[in-house]
Amino acid sequence: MSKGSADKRPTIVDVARHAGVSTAAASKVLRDAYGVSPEMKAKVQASMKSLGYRPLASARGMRGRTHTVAVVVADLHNEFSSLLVEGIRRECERQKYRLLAAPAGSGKDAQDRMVEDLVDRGMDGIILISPLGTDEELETVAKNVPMVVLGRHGSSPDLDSVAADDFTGAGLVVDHLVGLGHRRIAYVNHTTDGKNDARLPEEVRVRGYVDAMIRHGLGDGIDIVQSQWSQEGGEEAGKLILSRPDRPTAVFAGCDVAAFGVLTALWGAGIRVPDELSVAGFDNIFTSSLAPISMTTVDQSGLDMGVAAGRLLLERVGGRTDAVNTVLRPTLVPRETTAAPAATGKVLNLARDDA
Amino acid sequence: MSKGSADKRPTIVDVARHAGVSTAAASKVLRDAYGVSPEMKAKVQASMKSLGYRPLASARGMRGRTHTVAVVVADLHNEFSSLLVEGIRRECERQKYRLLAAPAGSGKDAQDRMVEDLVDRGMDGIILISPLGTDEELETVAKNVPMVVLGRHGSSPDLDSVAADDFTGAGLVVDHLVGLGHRRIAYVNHTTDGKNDARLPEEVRVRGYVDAMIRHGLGDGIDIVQSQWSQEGGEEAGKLILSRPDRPTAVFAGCDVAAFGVLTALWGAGIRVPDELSVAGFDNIFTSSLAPISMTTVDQSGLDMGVAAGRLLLERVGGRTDAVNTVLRPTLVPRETTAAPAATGKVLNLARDDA
DNA sequence: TTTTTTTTGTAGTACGTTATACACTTTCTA
DNA sequence: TAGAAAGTGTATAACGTACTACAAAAAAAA
Repeated sequence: MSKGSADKRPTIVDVARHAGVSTAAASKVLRDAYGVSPEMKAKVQASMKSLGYRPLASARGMRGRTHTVAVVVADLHNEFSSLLVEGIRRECERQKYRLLAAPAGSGKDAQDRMVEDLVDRGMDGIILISPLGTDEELETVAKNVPMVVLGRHGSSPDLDSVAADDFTGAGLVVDHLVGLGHRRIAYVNHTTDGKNDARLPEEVRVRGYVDAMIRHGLGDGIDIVQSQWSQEGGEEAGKLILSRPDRPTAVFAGCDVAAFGVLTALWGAGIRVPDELSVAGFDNIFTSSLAPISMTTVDQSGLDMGVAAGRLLLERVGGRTDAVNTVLRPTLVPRETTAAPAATGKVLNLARDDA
Repeated sequence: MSKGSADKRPTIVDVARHAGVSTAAASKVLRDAYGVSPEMKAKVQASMKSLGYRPLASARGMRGRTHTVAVVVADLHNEFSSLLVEGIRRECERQKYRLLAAPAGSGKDAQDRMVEDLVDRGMDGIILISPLGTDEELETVAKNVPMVVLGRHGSSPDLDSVAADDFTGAGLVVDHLVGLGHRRIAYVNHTTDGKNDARLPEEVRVRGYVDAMIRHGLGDGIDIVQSQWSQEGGEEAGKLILSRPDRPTAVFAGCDVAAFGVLTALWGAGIRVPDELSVAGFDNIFTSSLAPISMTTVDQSGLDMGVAAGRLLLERVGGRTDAVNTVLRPTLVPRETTAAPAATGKVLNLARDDA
């Protein structure tokens, strides 16, 4: 109708015929493989352009590469995840690869199924964001397809990893709060039903918190609230903390979204932040920076992490076999939800200002 | 090594041999096609399970369907986009289809390339979120692959669409503000360099604003600020509005993220919201609901829109050929960034209000 | 020269699946 | 009870690309 595009998609055979060469030769040009003369290359490329040829990934996938990689992400709502995806995307684009984001939904089963489905769909490589499950399970998959895990610590011979130094990052927050004068600092942890190992960021962060508390001689004040790292989970944790007789002076949530939940609980109860209670998060998602929230948090530069993960994955697709584990340094972003604890109740502001 | 997974992936031929039937029969069972007896079906399915067979999408794609659809999204950071994606995902999951999100990056060229690449990768259908470009361009693609556009109005015979009634939605905000007593209401519009047609949501919304203003007899007060629907664009618009001598009493930004930008500008200038200036957005993204922001906005129920788009797409994949255009009713979500204009507060308000 | 190596190009098959065409049964219809 | 229709299973040709062999030609070494 319109032009001819509806007619029939040109194949590599059409290209070969048009250029007057064999399909094998055309394929070589397409793949930039060994054994083509400059003239032939020019001739074939001209034919490709003239016919508007585009290789069909499905067909390529049956014998070679699809030039496509995927990142499995549990929840696209998470702003931090989308930052990571953007970083990966940029690196892939630079290397002429396509990135597809695979929203798996929550739960280990859903994620496992997604990974299988991606392998079925011929992905050349897969990046996982904070995957659940054991190292063995991950390794089994990684033996069959190039794989990089993001946000999960540790290493396997067949698996690259990129993570922030969550241990240090959690320590930064505790240092900051202690520096402000806090001694009773509660931590909102992420707990799952499954048997999660020590490599998950939530596990590393809670260890960082515990370690820092002990380092400051506050081992007695260690106060871990088990919850979920979601808005709802944070809200529950906040309510729980408020309901206790021995209320801490600061709450450190291991994830910004959960910290928002804590804040929501505090606002709902009429508690003033940071006058009556300091709150800090972790991730530095965009919303944290908005003026009326302006939350103290830890930045892990998701964009850089994404780029690093993309690069590692494409290296592996290209043939690298030894494992690389990258750890990026997080930085503290002090804002306005943390301040010195109120010293004397109502007159609290006096105590704070000269701190 | 570990189990046999590294050995060789079982194919449909292996399944057929194991079950003692032909590959054609096994394929029929796999596709749930006509012409298989219950016993054969059970037998083949048992073999599939026993061998751990998984069909290879690349191979399927060469003759039939890949059971995969994609949604092209310019920017995953946009919370509203991820809501749409989640809706689509749920519907796809329900129908045993896989959804992949394709982050195209900004710009029309990037989006066009992504669509082509997705077709190359054998997607059974494609959903576009607020696509740029003309109707003709979209139709050309839609002739070759089932396609649904999300957030763009209008219709083509080969194209389904799902959109909120942006015209009514914009009117709801104006009604609300006028009901509060506002008469000078500025609108922050989204303008692009390209030749965009009237079907884009931004075009429809601005028309809705204009129409509602006229309807309320406020045609003289129509005040459209050209900007970009981003945090930065909103901030610039906010500063611009503040710099003007004849300041409006309310600002309506056509998108929540832009409204955040406006708010940021106001906060930065020490303007109190809504005491000195009311602000409203459009989209009702999650952040708008957070207590310290609590922004008046319009909800388009992105989840429902996503589900609807997913359903339409899969119907088309299934063979429907007549176009369906769905319009969902948006609702006003009044919150705390809008209030009656200050009547007697500051001295300056006197002069302004009776204007 | 002749032999060996390198370069350049081609034939032809494999990849895993779908789907068309057909043969053989069984069940309905008249 | 013949004939038609419906049900059940198989053989086999695509689908578009990659790649292993191998042949032919050109270049280098002897």
